[in-house]
Amino acid sequence: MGRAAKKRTRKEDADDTPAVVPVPAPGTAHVPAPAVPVERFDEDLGTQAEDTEAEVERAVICFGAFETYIVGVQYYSGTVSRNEQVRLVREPKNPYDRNAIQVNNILDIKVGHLPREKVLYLAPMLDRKLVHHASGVVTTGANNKYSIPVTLFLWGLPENKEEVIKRCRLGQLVLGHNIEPAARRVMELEPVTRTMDATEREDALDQLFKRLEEERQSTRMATPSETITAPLYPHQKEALAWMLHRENSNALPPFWSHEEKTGMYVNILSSYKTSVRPQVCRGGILADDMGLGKTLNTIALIASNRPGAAPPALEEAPKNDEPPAKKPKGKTKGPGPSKNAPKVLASKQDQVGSTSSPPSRDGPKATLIVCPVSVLSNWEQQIAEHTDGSLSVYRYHGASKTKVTDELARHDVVITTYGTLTADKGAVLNKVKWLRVVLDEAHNVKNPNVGQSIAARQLTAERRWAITGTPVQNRLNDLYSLLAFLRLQPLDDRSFWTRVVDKPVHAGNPVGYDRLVTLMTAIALRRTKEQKLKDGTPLVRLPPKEVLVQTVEMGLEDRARYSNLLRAAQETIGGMIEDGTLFGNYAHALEVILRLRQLCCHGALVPRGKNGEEKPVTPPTGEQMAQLLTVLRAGGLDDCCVCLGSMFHPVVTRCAHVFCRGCIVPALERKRSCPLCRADCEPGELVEAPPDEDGENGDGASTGVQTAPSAKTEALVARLKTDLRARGDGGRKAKAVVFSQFVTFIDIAQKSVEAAGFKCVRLTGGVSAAGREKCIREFQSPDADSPDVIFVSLKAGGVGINLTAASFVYMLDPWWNPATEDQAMDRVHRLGQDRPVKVVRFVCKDSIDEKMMELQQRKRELAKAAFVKKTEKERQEMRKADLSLLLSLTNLV
DNA sequence: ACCGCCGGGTGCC
DNA sequence: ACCGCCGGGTGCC
Repeated sequence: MGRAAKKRTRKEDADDTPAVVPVPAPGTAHVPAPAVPVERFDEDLGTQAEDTEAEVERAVICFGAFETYIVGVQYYSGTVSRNEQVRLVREPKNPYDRNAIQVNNILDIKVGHLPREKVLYLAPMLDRKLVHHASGVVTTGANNKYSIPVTLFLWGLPENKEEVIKRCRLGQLVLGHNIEPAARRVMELEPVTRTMDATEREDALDQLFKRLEEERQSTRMATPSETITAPLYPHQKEALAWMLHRENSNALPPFWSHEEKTGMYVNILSSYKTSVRPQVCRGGILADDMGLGKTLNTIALIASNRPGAAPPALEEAPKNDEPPAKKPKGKTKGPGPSKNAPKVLASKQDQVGSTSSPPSRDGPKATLIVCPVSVLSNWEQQIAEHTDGSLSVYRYHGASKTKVTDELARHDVVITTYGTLTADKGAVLNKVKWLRVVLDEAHNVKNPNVGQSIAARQLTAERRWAITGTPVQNRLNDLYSLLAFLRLQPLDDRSFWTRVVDKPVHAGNPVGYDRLVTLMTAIALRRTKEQKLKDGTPLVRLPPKEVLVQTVEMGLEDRARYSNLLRAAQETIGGMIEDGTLFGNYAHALEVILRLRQLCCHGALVPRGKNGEEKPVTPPTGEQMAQLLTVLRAGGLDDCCVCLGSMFHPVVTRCAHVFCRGCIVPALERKRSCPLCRADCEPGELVEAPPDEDGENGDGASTGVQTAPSAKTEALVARLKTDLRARGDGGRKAKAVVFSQFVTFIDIAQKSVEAAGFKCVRLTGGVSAAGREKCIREFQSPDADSPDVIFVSLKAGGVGINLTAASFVYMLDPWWNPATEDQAMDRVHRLGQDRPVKVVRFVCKDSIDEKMMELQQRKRELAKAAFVKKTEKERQEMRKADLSLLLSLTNLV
């Protein structure tokens, strides 16, 4: 019988359906929910799927290991070293065997395959996610010519263990735990010798990044090419030097060392040895705080590191951050004497034993910048403003896009958006060989399994940069996405990253933190605005900012309505808190709060007659939905309790809880109940708020009819009269930005201000991208007939908007989240502002406005403890406390 | 000899 | 591959 079977030809083998694949007994196979079909979501919504995947990664356990071989090694170029990990990659399209699993080394170079009879059992388990992933360790025979022994470790969720063991037995795969110690060590299965407790762990992460920020102070500086017309701050010159170094240095990437004796390169995380020098990682992460001038810095890099031109000189003797390479014999060691005679990078680096490769004259020339739509024109403006026009810029966005790759490659800079990149699907942008690719606001690329990040990864570029103003340390997971984009091998492999960094950090294993430090020191630069230069001066010197609170007395009629509404609310909501029904009736509470806040602004914002009446405490009704949508449209409420971030594409559940769409949908796909109250909930029933309607008061408030002044509008006009007219400032106009979160209130206030003789423009959510640009340009203009006042709805005034022509900021109503207010003020008080800035926050006396301010203070304190993971219970308590505070239930006004 | 045995050709999936 | 396996050549002692 053996003979007959063996006589089958290859062809027959190829078509051989694996009929013997074990089929699970009904009900025994626990297959986790399939990966979330994230394509359905819009561009920024990959986060939740990504987090879910990270969670699963952390939950998987090792089922055991078995011995087998890597076969067919003679056909492939990939090599393995002793005690090195290998990656297994399913190859379902293999023409000889649909169960094929290829074995790659840590640099993802193909080494061989797993034997056919083993994959017959293993592949289906991987495909059904019974085995979450498998990885191998080579301990012996690494140099074999034809096949290499390998220990395969199977990992998966605990609930699948039994099934996997059963199937392995069927396939003669003897899953054991008596694994060779060497292999165990490589897999880091050894118990952690020292773990940190929760507080220690928070401290460690916190300290780690502080340390990075501080240690980064003593770097070199570089003066940009003279095509940059703007002067650079010292910290920007430091960043430029660092970026030039990151791009041009041929130093080994992090975690690689060079063995003098053997001449081999060794990866200290994986034991991988190779005689081929690992690919240099040109680029990195620029994660400076907002307002430190990352955009200008990047432009300076683009202008200064051009093909065929010598990169700029270094101005200061650096602290040597090269690996301690041997000094060429006969030369003096210190680069010190060259202080007054700056040398180009190349010669400097030769001194420390590392060479430099500036962009080649014959290589690609174009830099691709990928950014959110909102900052697209900011890039264009800054390039126009800060360079002498010698950079040719092409905007690859919207209707007028060339399909000719050569056309793109001819420019110095091509600017596009994440949306365009994703939609491009490799048609044009992937075909160009870029000199460098810059991802601006790189935290937008979160999920390596979703469109845009895949697209970003696939771009062909010599140099790669991730620019982000959001500190990456808050979410380790986001960091992984950036590494994947930077192609930092081998950490760009998710399972490798999880094992080597993510898991140890989450387990409190100091090894994980050490690795993070090494990694971040090597490839990331982050400074904060609070940081000081070595001589003690701050990084950026901004004119002073004065923030004061102006208390306003509500008008008599508004006050009466306010009191009635508050009294009713205190009764109903106090009752709900007491009997625990609040969280089914969150909507009601939120509407009351919204109405109170609106009354503080202007009575016309609140429709008469239907307020203050008690709402019945009932299961979800259409009315409740309507309430919630009202609140949603008025712009945001709490942070989403799934991602703990601010609401993005908020949706409402049947039980009247609000989440980001991208957060709740994957959660419901796993378990069809509300994460907050566990009520049944189908993804199909989610009610969506209209996208960024921004403060529109969607319930028929009488806009435009009653424009009688309110206390706040009167106070605003009075302020403008004294502030703007008082300050002549050498012929320059004094201008003001007025923020409110209620567009309807902006309508009313704008009329009053115009009536007082001020020229106004407005920037609210409804305005198109082109309209916004025009509006900002008009306002920023120094012309005598340019606008005096710009009204901005809080959410429309997001990052990237530059309103530095103003030196007065008026906040008409306090916002729930202090960070949002800070961000708004930063539109004015930022790089480019050369006058003192005065911020006035209008607050109604004895009202919810004051409570909002208290709440802000609380939030500020809470933000400091952001690393503390809160339980659902704790978060619920917090929200309850927030509501109580707002409605003065704890200390009645 | 519709076998056994020999020795050359060959080799992942 | 210093293997296993395949298939052609071959055939008493």
